[in-house]
Amino acid sequence: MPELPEVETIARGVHKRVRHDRFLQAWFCSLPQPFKTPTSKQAKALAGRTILAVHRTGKHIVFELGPSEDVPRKLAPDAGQRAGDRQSPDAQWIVHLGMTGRLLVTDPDSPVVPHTHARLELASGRELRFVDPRRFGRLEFRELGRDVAFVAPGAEPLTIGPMEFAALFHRRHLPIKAALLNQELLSGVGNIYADEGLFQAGIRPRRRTDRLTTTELERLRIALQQVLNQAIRLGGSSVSDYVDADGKRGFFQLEHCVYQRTGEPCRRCQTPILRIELAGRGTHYCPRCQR
DNA sequence: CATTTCACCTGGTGGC
DNA sequence: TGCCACCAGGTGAAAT
Repeated sequence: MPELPEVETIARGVHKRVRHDRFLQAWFCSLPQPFKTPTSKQAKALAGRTILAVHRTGKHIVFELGPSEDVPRKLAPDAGQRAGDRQSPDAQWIVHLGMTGRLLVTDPDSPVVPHTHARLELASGRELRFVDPRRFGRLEFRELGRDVAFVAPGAEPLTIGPMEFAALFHRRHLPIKAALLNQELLSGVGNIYADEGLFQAGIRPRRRTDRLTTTELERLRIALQQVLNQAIRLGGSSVSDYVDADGKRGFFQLEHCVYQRTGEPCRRCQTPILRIELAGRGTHYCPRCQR
């Protein structure tokens, strides 16, 4: 379900709600799929840890965690006042939502919906839940010092500059849509925002990356950033059941120009939107506005 | 090596 | 109502 704007919305929401909170006990169901770290290890490792911050990188949500409270802290004479904020994390919990994953902060006695794979009791009395019907999501625990800190595989689409962006695609030889979906190039763009970005840039999805001009690539970079930023402002796209940490839907789906608008008139020129299959994904574009 | 296809899952929708 | 084919926000492994 979630691409960069949805993941950003969820990460911000979760951050606001659970920062400075603490994990108590964790329950993980035994289905093997969503757990990169074995469930028992993960539950044990998370228990007692302070949540310093929650943020997004690419399509991943990263929880920066402090040590368990019951482990006596090695002084830290400096820091003085805002110890909690300045404290550097010594572990991370990395959540990838896959297609249908959700992270919810709930009341402990709110009904447990089907496909709830993780329940994390919080010191504040609430619960953080991970729900994922298709089980494409992934949960991973990293102990910093033993494991390396998480780094997104590709460049950050919101901040990448013109040169780096052009270089990234110019040396490839595949359809631009396929390149946009490759997380090792850009981290965070998925099927919706690839289609919407290409529409705004006026580029056909099948155009090969190495045949795009520098001008076209720059148009694409700007278009992608505008689309992603506007989507973040609107809380993401709720295509079917996407909801943020509060259970609220986003509104960017109302702004879609091509995604899942097959046969409907183009918002700019009234030509019916086409749907093709590319890189194994449904791909939507306007044959007149996009060249 | 780069690029493409497919498998991994469950659920919703629309046609018959 | 039931059955079935098809579609879905993602990704990594296997095939080409």
